Amino acid sequence: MSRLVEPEVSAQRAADRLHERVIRVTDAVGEFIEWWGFKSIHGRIWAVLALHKAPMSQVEVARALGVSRALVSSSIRELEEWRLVRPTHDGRNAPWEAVIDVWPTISDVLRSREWMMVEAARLALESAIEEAEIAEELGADLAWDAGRMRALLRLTEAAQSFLKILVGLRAPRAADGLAEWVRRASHVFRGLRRTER
Amino acid sequence: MSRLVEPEVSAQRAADRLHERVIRVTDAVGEFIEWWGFKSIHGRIWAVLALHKAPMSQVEVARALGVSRALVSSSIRELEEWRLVRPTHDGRNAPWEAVIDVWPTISDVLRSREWMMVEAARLALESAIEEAEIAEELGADLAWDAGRMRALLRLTEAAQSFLKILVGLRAPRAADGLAEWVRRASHVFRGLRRTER
DNA sequence: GCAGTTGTTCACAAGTGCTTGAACAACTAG
DNA sequence: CTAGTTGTTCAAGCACTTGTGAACAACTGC
Repeated sequence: MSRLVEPEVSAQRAADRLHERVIRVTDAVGEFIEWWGFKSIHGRIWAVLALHKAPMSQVEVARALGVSRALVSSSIRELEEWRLVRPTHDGRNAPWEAVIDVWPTISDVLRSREWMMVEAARLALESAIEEAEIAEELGADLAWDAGRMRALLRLTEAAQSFLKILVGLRAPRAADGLAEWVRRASHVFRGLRRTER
Repeated sequence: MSRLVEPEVSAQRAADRLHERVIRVTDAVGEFIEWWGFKSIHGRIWAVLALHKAPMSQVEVARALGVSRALVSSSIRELEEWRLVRPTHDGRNAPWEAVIDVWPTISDVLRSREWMMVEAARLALESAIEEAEIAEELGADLAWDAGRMRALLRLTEAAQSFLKILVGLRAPRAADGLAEWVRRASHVFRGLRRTER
């Protein structure tokens, strides 16, 4: 009973415990990513690939996360479209690895998703303001506040300027590039605050 | 047939068209807000209150948006908890108005929601790193990359510094306050870039 | 060629979240 | 007091999302 545990056994136990804690990390990444409008599974797969020393096959990913191969297959294809994972070489059964530099993807999302959202609001506001001015000329007493619409319009324009700057912020490593970014960003920030009452 | 349309009739038509375009604005705000993890209905209600000249009762809001009173009731209570709408005075049937300055709410969301997400990931990473070091000492050959874990840990720490700065950015109206924010933000940005490979 | 493995596709089960209608409570005007 | 209006609550319906199992296709090593 007092005999020491064999080394390889305790090493195996430690590896098991580590695996369990890695899965907790992937869950945390999944929850975080879910809040940002993506699916939890995308964050979990990216994280497990990012933390694994060697590239992994889809079967290995499915086993590590405890999900079906079907889910891994479709999720990896979406991650590949966003350039967040990539096969290590050409061919059908190439193992996958995570792309660690996620900034290009964030930048793309801001460019497409956020820009379209703000642009839709901006166009709707422009259209409503135009109609409000026509109605006012016709002497209708309006329930809607054209001044507030114009304030929100300015807000969308300021948000678009801000997005443009963020998206252009590809690699502000150099101090002068950062200073230029900061100069323009502060200008936009002042514009944003002005639109509040 | 050549008689002119009566003025009050065309004015009424213009008011109807305006109402329709206002609803398009509220839909755009709803979609935007939905991408940020909130419900579309919250954005629509806030927008309709923000664009209406006078405060509105729940029934008016429900009619304007074409949804049930039940939905307006529960949604307005949640918006009130987040301080995005408020009753114009005390009492049960006080009409509601939108709070236009949304920055305090954004700040709160960053403080609670985002902070907790990053903190959960940070703790999971710390725990995994600890276990990886134990396992390495026991001579296990690990599939997981402790160096990558440490890089992600630094990323979470940098993200928390950045969040702290954003949350502290209450009202950077004064030029010197903004300069200080910019100084610290640029420092954090450099830290963020360093953690990438 | 053949057995075994890996990746893909799709119909469907399980779960979740949004919205409604109906019943009820609180208030207001006559 | 009564009738009508407004806000609240909740069970239920509905749509949507996530994840699975099974069948199939593509490839590998023998």
